[in-house]
Amino acid sequence: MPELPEVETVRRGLQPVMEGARILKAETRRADLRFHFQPDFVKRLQGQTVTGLGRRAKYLMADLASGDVLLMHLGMSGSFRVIKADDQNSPGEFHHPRGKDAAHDHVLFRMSSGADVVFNDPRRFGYMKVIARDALDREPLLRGLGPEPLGNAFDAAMLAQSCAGKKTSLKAALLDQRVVAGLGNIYVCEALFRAHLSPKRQAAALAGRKGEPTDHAKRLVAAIHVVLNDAIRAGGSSLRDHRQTSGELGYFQHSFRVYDREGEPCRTAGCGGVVRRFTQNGRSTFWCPKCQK
DNA sequence: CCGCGGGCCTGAGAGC
DNA sequence: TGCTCTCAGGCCCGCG
Repeated sequence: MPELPEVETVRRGLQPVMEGARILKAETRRADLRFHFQPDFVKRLQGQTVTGLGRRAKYLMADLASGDVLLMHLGMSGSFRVIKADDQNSPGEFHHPRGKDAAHDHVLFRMSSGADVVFNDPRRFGYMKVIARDALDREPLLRGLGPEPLGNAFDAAMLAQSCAGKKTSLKAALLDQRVVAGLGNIYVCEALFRAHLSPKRQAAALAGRKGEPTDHAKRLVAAIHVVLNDAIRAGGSSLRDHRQTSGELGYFQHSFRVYDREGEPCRTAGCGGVVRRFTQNGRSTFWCPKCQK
């Protein structure tokens, strides 16, 4: 599911049951997701109080009282469910859900708040890792991540600077987590549409002769802000996998202007164009060739 | 260093 | 019904 708005939605769903609560019991149901779990993974979690639940790019980060941080990434198909105490079928054991879906429940936490937190991930591109907080800045998974798109450090000047001289397309540049961290295929397409910029345009076009931000860069940053904030407000986008931790669907997919709308009319007032799809760097790009220049 | 294509996994949906 | 093919919200790696 997960781009920044979906991960942020998950964070907000988990926060009330995890923050300030203790992990009474942790369980992994297979040896690996994308990577093998660390040998001491469960041991470093069990008994720990979660002092805070944050997000960096598409990572969730649970701060533990021990000084460790639990890093969680949802990959392509990862999701969390919160199962309230009332719905647990046996107090000592983890909830056993029905259906084939249960085969992909890979990590479970019983929290002292009374809830079970269950991580499900059919494709297993997701992963979890426990690292010491004072080693965060050396963590290879996080090193090199660019600025948070909704943070203060991300503005037109910064975007222009990191795109200056880039031969690659705007689409590829925005998908590059070193340039800006948290966008994925949906929100890149949607932001480019809202900025009326072609996904084929060279990334270098965001910077002027001296590296100063062009109007394009300013438009793009504004569009990224708007689309991410709107999507977070809607609880993210539910296409296949994404649900809020409560099971409710996000509804930003109803606000897509180009993503997954191949052949449908452009939603720019008075444009009259048709949304097209093509492949860039192995991923589908959706855009309106008439109003994105 | 940079940009691209392949690979990692499973499941859903289309077409036959 | 069932087979085969394509595609999917991410990211790492190796190649040129």
